[in-house]
Amino acid sequence: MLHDPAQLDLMFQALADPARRQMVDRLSRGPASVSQLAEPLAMSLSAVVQHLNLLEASGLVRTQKLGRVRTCQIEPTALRAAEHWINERRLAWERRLDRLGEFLAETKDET
Amino acid sequence: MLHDPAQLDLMFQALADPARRQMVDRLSRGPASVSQLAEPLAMSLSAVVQHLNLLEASGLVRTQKLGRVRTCQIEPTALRAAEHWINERRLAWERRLDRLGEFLAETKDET
DNA sequence: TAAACACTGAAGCATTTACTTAACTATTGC
DNA sequence: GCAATAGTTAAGTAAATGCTTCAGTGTTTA
Repeated sequence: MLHDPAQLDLMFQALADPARRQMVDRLSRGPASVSQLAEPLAMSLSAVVQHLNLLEASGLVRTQKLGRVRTCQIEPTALRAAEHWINERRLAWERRLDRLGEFLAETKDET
Repeated sequence: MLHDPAQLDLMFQALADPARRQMVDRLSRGPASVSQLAEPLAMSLSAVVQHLNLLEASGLVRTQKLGRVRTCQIEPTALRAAEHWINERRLAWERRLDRLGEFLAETKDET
């Protein structure tokens, strides 16, 4: 579920926008309401709600409404999935470099 | 340079597209030419070049041309930067949860 | 030297994105 | 109950994205 390409699309796409990254950054310091998320952003509340809906659809943020205020939280599982995708590719590359280095060292010995 | 928001925009945006992620995935297994990158993708070579240019602009991929073939490689530093941004936010959130847990445990003791 | 190869670049086009404004629906406080 | 608060929804728009095709440019190879 977390490794399905469509979900990764949504997550990376969500993170590609500076306003949405700013929202995630704010949420990493604790839960916040929609208005609190909107406060530092130079755009209408409506625009913020649209960004928030994207973040929620991507799984990066979870929200719940109590009375008239919607409280938003980070969903660390989704962050971990994005992190993991990048990490696997980077490690694959680095392991390859290591093997290449060993191979070169060995063939040097053999001359 | 690696933490500048514009660069992060480019990196996450680059990773948001499934074709580009597939290209990164391919490159994580070793260098490839443009045609080799294009081969599994259901689109014109020209489209692949456009994706590749984005990947290069984002810093995720480095390329060099020898004769008529452009060889592409992963740039692990950039991958690490994206990874790092996510990781910091996730850890901030998880540390916050830990502190909250400790606080709750302590106040329970005190009753 | 001619043909095949490996790209490259520009133009065009349909779709998606990131907003805006305006009208609306619930809650909450007085 | 009435006003203020907190958020939602719809419609519209300008710009960006992800392609396409077509017409190139160098570089090998026969």
